[in-house]
Amino acid sequence: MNREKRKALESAGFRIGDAEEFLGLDEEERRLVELRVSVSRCVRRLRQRRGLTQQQLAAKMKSSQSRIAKIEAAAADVSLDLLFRGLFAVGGRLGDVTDPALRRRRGA
Amino acid sequence: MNREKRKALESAGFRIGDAEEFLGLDEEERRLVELRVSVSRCVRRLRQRRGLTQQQLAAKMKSSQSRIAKIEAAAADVSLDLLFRGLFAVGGRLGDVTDPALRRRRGA
DNA sequence: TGACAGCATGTCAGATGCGACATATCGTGA
DNA sequence: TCACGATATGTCGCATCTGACATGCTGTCA
Repeated sequence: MNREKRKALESAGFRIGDAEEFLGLDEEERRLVELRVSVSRCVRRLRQRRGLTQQQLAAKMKSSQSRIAKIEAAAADVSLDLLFRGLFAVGGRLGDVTDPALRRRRGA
Repeated sequence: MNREKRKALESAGFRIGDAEEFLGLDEEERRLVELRVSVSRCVRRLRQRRGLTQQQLAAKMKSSQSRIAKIEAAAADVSLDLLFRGLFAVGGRLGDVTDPALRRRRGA
């Protein structure tokens, strides 16, 4: 209801308390999206590096090829849970996910 | 269906292909749980550091106090999405989550 | 002792995510 | 051109997650 509520309020041009609350929410949302994209890229990168097809990775995760495609597209109907599941399934670690906020060093 | 299917198979003492597939799954599951716990701890730590109550954090996230309690308990019915939402809401970053696999440096 | 603030636990109906499947698109070798 | 393997997209019914709310537990201040 989070997203919906906010969208409803925003589209109505609503003002609650201070505007910073809204900005804060957008910021959090942005970071979440960044994280999703980072993880999804990481999954694709590692999967390809290992020479696995989406089908094979799907089997490994006991999921389906279409889900993998959606993971790698960071599709809206894919949760962070599934994204990280994918990451771990291709042998990735948390450290393999480049923190967009901290972007230092780390080739690729 | 993932968890359920596997549990069903395991409790039946089923053997499919090679056992490593099962071990692999357990390993992934373990990492996922570790991640959940790491993030949840991080949320509590940062929330307290900022002197926020669960109630206040809940308001910030447009969620409820009970959800925050569950986040910080890494309860089973809380998703990684919500955990990270909480992390970002308390101003945390991905780098604030100590990677259990990489545990280096980092005081606290 | 009571009152109160903060955190934990349980339940619900509705929203969201899931695997599965069908099907479409793309790339590439014959 | 066709065939085919890989990836993408859309939909479905069912499972899980969500916010909200009620309620319980614990500490603390008077």
